[in-house]
Amino acid sequence: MAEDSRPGADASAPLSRERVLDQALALADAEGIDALSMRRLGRALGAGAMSLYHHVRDKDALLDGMVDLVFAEIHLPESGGDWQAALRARAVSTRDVLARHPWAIALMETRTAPGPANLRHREAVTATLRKAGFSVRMATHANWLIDSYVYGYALQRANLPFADAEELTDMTRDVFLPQLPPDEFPYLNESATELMQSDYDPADEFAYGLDLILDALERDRRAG
Amino acid sequence: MAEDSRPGADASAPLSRERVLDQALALADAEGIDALSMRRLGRALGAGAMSLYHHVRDKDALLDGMVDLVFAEIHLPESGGDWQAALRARAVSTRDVLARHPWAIALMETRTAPGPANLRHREAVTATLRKAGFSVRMATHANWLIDSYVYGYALQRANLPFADAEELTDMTRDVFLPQLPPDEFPYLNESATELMQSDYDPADEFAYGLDLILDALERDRRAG
DNA sequence: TGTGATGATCGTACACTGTACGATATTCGT
DNA sequence: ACGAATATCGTACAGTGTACGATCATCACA
Repeated sequence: MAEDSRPGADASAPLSRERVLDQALALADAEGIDALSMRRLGRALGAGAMSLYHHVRDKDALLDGMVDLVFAEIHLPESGGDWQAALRARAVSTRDVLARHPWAIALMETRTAPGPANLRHREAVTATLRKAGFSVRMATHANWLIDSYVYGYALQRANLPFADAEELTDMTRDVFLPQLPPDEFPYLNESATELMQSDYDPADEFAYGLDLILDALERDRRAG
Repeated sequence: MAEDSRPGADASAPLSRERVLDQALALADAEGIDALSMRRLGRALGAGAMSLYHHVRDKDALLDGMVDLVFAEIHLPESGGDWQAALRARAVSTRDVLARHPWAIALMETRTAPGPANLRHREAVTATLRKAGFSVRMATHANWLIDSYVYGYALQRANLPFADAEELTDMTRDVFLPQLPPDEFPYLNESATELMQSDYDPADEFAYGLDLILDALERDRRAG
């Protein structure tokens, strides 16, 4: 199954930090972060559990490496164009990557040391903002604001029990609404019924908030 | 130590779901979520590990209950005033509560079923927005946007390795800057040095983003 | 007052976890 | 060719969640 789901995986190839991290990522994606144990990871690589410790100091170090691998998947903002377009593209890329690796969101929390891929992104985003005319302080504000929004969106998105607009409609009708007494939750009832009847798609939420934030930042930039 | 740190804790009192959840919260706050095992929690309550299972179905159900307890600590928005003030106060309360229980942020991710306290909040916030004149769709946008920002901010904040502005200055000088080669990270160097010399306090970041978002929402509301 | 039922408590056991330790095997520099 | 470094891995230990069954206290009703 996930034991060698990576294209070009070869259980007999020699172990290496890269192979260990790649396989760990594949395992976490396929079966969830809880399924990632050292024994299981070793088995997936055709090796014993303890062999992994020659390429990774700890399980904690393994998780750090995995998080940085995820960061490396995010597209860096293109330099030299419209700053809003560049940062919008990066935010969308971040959202997509975190949707592919939802376990990484919760994992980011406890690892305090940013990896190299993380640092490269911070540098690139800060460069984009500074070149667009933001002051150092404003660029810091923008960094916090955009990242908070993107991570928070990914976090909320990751624990929704439905995947698309159709599933949302079904679940609203069959699960959510029956659990919401109309006298206790009148507004949630109103929202649920109205959104169910229109063509509401929660996938559109991300763009709304992102554009609102980017526009407001541009206004602040022009105001100095 | 944390075994009976709650005021009024009495290890000989009979077990109850409430006592179990309270003690679990105290343990997670005091020693981190990893220290919360059924055996340890039982010991803290003067009981065996298996006794807990008469008041809680699972460890998962225990975590669900803990998350909802955290939600219950957040102040509901006051009804009947300025919607921006009401939602700002709620956002600040959320940030404070999540700073007190940082383990809850990552925990929210996997639990898909919202607890009663969570639902009460969604209802109250939606009510505030609708009464202020937001359409159902706009209120949904606002809900997603504000929650994303607050959760994302809490997530970022939780894995900062410093607590206040002074510690930030110290760590920037002693740890961050030495790790950032100026030719590879010119903009991060610029930011770090400039912020270190000014009276920058990361605690102010939350207010900046929050007010930006609330103002932009108000603009959209007036535009219809 | 006895008696059966119900619910709470908990000891034991099982399969699993991360990883310290030490024994082996393999590779490399000289 | 030979010592040293590097990689592999078996075993063991303390800890995890929880299934199972035994014990005990409490209470409703005869």
